[in-house]
Amino acid sequence: MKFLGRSDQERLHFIENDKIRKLLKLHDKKLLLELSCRTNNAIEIKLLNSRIEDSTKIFIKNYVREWFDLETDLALFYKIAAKDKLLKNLVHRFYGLRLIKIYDFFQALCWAIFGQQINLAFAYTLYRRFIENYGEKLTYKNQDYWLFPNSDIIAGLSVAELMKLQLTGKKSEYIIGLAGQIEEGNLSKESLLEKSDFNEAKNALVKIRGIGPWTANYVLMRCLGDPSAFPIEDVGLHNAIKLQLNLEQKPTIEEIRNLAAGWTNWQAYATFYLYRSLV
DNA sequence: GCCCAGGTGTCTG
DNA sequence: CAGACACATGGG
Repeated sequence: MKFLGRSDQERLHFIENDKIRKLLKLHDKKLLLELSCRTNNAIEIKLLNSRIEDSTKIFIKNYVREWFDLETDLALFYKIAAKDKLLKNLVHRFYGLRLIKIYDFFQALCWAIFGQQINLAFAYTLYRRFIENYGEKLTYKNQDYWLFPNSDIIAGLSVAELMKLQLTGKKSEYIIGLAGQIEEGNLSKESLLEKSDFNEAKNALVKIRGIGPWTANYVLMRCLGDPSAFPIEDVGLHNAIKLQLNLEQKPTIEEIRNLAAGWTNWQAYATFYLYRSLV
């Protein structure tokens, strides 16, 4: 909840009274979910705007399982973390925290690109403008619920149109180019997941204009579910480490490599716990 | 006014 | 191939 609620510019979910509302779309039908926690710690999911059908139920369950990464066995992470000087305090503080994923692949790519080389607050401003200009919405009981813009709409935009939102020319080109690649069928979450390993997926991603090592790792971590994804160039990660270890200066890449030497296949979780320490 | 932001592409020597 | 630099603007 804390992580999901970290920006008041968030438009893709809405938190109120310890409940999360989120709009999804399945076969042209908008579904407004409300998630809450039962006393037995189970997640309760209600569909607010229509009656639920069995096929829809399966989709929603799978969506939520992936969104909150419910299949991962945290005990294995905590075993490693208990002996790690950077992680041992964090796993205690944030016990039970799971890596919040970005289910939608195009959204994950756009979010990463928005966030390149600018502060998070401004990245959220760009993200909000993008959603409010090009996304669909459902108004329910006087509250707007948004869907992330579909790549088909974005593929048809001009650079000048996106620059009106204050994206740089370069970022506008990247976003439109990616949307086009997705529309042409050259790029998809499914095709990347079908590759023999995540390293191949990373190689494919960094070949695309606008996606460097940081963005590739970020998307592998937040969307594709690569446990070893590690955006080591990430300034947020650097600041979190500096804060945890009470350093005078941000750590170098080499120092981070040493600190992370024992994180094999848990780099993504370690990064997410470090991110969480900054919220 | 200055420096830094959850980087990447391009140019240069 | 490493290193410099532009990008573009918000926020502290």
